[in-house]
This record gives sequence, C-alpha cells and structure tokens, in this order.
Amino acid sequence: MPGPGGGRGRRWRQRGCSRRAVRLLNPTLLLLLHHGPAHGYTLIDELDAYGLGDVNTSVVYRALRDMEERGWVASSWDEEQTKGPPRRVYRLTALGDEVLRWWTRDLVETRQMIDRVLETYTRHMEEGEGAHH
Amino acid sequence: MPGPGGGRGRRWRQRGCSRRAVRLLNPTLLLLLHHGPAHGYTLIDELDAYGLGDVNTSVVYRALRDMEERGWVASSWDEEQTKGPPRRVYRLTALGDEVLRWWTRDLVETRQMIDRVLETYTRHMEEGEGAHH
DNA sequence: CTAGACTATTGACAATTTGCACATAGCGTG
DNA sequence: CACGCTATGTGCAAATTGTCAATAGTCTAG
Repeated sequence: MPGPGGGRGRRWRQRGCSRRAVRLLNPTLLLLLHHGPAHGYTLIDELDAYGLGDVNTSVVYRALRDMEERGWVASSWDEEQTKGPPRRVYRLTALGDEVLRWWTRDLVETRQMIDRVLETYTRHMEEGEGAHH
Repeated sequence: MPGPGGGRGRRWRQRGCSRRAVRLLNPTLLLLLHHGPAHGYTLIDELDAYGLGDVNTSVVYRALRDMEERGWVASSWDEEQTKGPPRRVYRLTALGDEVLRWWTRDLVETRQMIDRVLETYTRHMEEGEGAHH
C-alpha cells in the first residue's frame, strides 16, 4: 500500500483521483456537450459515469467558464426557472467540436504511451522475475 | 488544427506533450529503473522511446531527486568516471518496486477512463452524425 | 596552457494549475 | 423569516511545471 506522503508535495494524491482526473475533465465536458446542451449542474452529475465524480464543483464551473473564454462552448441563461436560481445552459460551438476531435486524437496518443509502459512492465515480469536491483 | 491560445493559461500546450507527459514521467522512470540501475543522463535518453523525449532535463533530475526523498529510488555516486563530472547512479528500492506495481494499476484505471471517453465519442459519431447543438 | 565543446547535475524563480472554503442567490416550506 | 436545497461564482493558498542559467569535470585543438 504505497501511500507515500513525505517530502515535496505531500498529499500528492489525497483521495480519489484528482490530478489525473482534472486532465480528463475538459475533454469529458466537451464530450458531454457534444451529446447536447446542458446545465453545469447536470454535467457535474454526468461526470460521475466517467470516473470524475469526485471533482470539486468549483473546478467544473471554472473549467466551463474557461472553455467559454476560449470559444469552445457558449452559454446562455435558461429561461424556464424550475427551482433555484437561473441556470446557465452550455452548448458546444463549432470550434469546440474541432477541439474535441483534436482532443480525441490526443487521448489516443496518451493511451498508446500508457500501453507502452504497461507492456514493458508486463514483459519485465514475464522475463527475469526480479533479476534486477 | 485547434491551437487556441487565448484566455487563461495561454500557451497551454506549447510544443511536444509536456503536461500530459509529466504525468507519465515518474512511472516511466520507475519502470526504467525496474530494468536496472542507471544514470540520470542515461534515463533521459531512454525516455525518448516512451514519447517523453521532450521533457526538460531539469524536470527529470528533479523528479529523480523527489523520488529519492520519498524513498522510491536510491542513488550513489558512480566510482568509475569516464568523461564529465561524477554521475549519480539511481536504483529502485523495494518501496519503489511497490510503488511501481501500484502505479501500473493506476495507469490501467486511467486507460479505462480514456477508453470510456473514446468509446462514447465513437458512438456519437456512429449514431446521429451531428444531430446535436 | 587555455579556450572552447561536450557531458552531467543542480538551483532559483516565474508562471500555471489545483484544492478548498466560503459567498451569493432564488425558491419552497413551516 | 429562518432554514434548507439547488446552482453558480470568487478568492486565495498550495502544489506543480517550465525555463534559464550556474556549476563542474574532462577532452581536444591550437
């Protein structure tokens, strides 16, 4: 159970995934909006299905606003107010669609890098089982 | 070719992979050391084969020192000095071996998360090809 | 011998990202 | 109106990452 927490940057992975998760947050949000427009709150719920359920809500809202600044998504205030304050509706822009396409290629690359590491590790274990250090 | 650089955090991915890469740096270094002891400089060369060739050397050395602080690796000065200043030899510790094992599990999880995103994206494209936004 | 060029490693600091605690705000209810 | 719930937003400390330059040994050319 390596939970090494000493030294520089302790609590480097306090609970849940956090840092790994944040890397996947933006592409996942774009993906969800690729399905159709949605409120921030709705998106936060849906993130759970992608293993991003423990991402802080502030982080999600901030990501959405940042993506809007970049023109990947656009938002407007929802007219029909059911309960609670007015909600923003986010939708994907044409640019956001392009970015998502680009990002999927990036994810494929990342997956290949991960695979390479995992393959090498497996090979190490098959060959000399501990003939090192 | 989405190279959106405006807004918060411009030059968010200047060239090469960088931010994605750094996430894979530590596990990859542990993996390389799992093969056997090595110098920092050697490791930097080998990283290239894992798509981490553009990681700054300072970043690699820092990662090694951090991992040493945490007890995942241990280092000693190389006796035989061929050319250049004395070199450190890093080797994996027992704890580092455990951490590597833990990290491979983590990478498998990350891979699954990526797969999920990619699968959903593919499904979107197969079904209503652009029946959104 | 001495001025580069190359091999290795380290240090310091700016820029960016992330976590977290709290602020705001509308609506329903007793 | 005092709460509790739904939504969103702000501010700031802490952690991570990028970049540049410094140090240091060894070798080779002239």
